[in-house]
Amino acid sequence: MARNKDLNKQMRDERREQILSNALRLFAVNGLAATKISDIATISGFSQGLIYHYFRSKEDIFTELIREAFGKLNHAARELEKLPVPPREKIKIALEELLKSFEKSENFALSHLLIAQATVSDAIPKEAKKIIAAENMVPYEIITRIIIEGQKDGSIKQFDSNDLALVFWTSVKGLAMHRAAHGKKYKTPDKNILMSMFFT
Amino acid sequence: MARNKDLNKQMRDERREQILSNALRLFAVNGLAATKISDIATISGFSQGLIYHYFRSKEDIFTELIREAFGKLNHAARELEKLPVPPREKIKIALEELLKSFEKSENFALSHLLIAQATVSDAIPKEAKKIIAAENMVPYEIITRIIIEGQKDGSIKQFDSNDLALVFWTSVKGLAMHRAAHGKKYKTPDKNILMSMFFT
DNA sequence: GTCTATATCCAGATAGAC
DNA sequence: GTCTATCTGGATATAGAC
Repeated sequence: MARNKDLNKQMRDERREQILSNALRLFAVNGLAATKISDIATISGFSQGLIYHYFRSKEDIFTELIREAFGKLNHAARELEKLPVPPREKIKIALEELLKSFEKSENFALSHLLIAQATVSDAIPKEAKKIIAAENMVPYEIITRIIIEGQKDGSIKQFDSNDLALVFWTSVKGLAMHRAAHGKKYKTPDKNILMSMFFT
Repeated sequence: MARNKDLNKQMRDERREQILSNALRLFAVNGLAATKISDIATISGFSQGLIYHYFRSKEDIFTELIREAFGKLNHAARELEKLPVPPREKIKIALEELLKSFEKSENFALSHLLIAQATVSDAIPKEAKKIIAAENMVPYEIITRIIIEGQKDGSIKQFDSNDLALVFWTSVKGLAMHRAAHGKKYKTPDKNILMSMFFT
C-alpha cells in the first residue's frame, strides 16, 4: 500500500513538473496575462479543467516557477562564491557556465527571461513579488563581492565594482532574452568578449 | 475656418501623443495583455470610452508604439553609420549616446524594453509582428558593418564581428531593462566597461 | 469631445459525470 | 484522474445622452 502511494506521488510530481516546464516557456515568452490555462493544458496534452487537479490557480503556477528560478539561480551563485579558486577564476567560470547553459538548455534561458520580465512587471501575483523583493539582489551582491576581491589582488579591472556587477548581470539577461527569442538560430557568442570587460 | 481646423488637429495630435506616452510605460512594463484600456485612460485623466475617439483599439495603440520605436531607433542607427568619423568613433558615440539617453529619458529605455518584449512574444498584433520582422535586424546589421570597418583599420578588437554586434545590442537591451525596472534608483554604469569589449 | 451605460465576449475556476 | 459543461467576473468595444 505504501508502495502504491509512493508511486502515485511520483507520477503526480512528474505531471506537475511537466506542467511547470510547459508553463515556463509560455510565461517567459508571452507573460502571465497573455498565457491562458487552456494553452498550458493543450501543450501538456490534456483538458483545461485538469490543470486544477495539480495547481490551485494560474497565479500559483507562475509563483512556483518564480520560486524555482530564484532557488536555482541563487543556489548556483552561492556555490560559486564558495569555490576554492581565486576570484578571477570565479568570474570566468560563472560566465562560461552561463553561456554554456544558455546554449544547452532552453529552459535555463527561459528561466532567466521569466525573472527579468517578472522583475519589471507590476502585474504579477503578490507572492511572486515578495520572492523577487527578497531574492533579486542576491546574485548581484555575490558578484560584487567577488569583483571586489579580484580587484584587491589586481586580477580584475579597476572599474567601479557596482557598475561591473550591474553590467555583468544586465549583459547576461540581455543574452538570455536573445536566446529565448531566437531559439535554435541562436549562436553562443565568444565568451572572451564579455570577459574583456573584467580582465586585461 | 482653416485656422480652427489646424488648431483642432494639433490638439488632437497632442492628445494622441499623451495617450501613446502613457501607454508606452504600461505596455513596456506589463505587456499588452496585462494592460487595460481603462488603465491607460485613468492615467491619462479621462474616461475609458474616450480612448476610442483617438484609437481604434488597444492593439492599434500597441502597433503604433512599435512603429514609432523602430522608426526612431533605425533612423538613429542609419544616421550613425553616415557620420563622417572613423568606425571606432561611431561605436564610441553610439554607446555614449545610448547610455546618456537611458539616463535622461525614461521613455527611451521603455521604448527599447517594448521592442525587446515584443520581439520575444507571440501574443502581439499581426501588424506589429510584421514591423518587427522587417525592422528588427537593421541595428544589428549596421553595427556589424561598422565593426567590420573598424577591424579592417585595426581600431576594434578582432573578435567575430557578428558576436560583437550581438553582444553590443544584447548588453544595451539588458541595460534598458534594468533602467526600466529600477527607475530613479538607476545609476548609469561607467561607459568604459562596455567599451572595453570593443577597444584595447 | 466627453461621459455613462451596456452588449458581448472570453478566460479562470468550479461542479459533477464517468 | 480525467473530461465536459457551466458559472462568474472582468475587459473590450459600442451606443447614445449631454
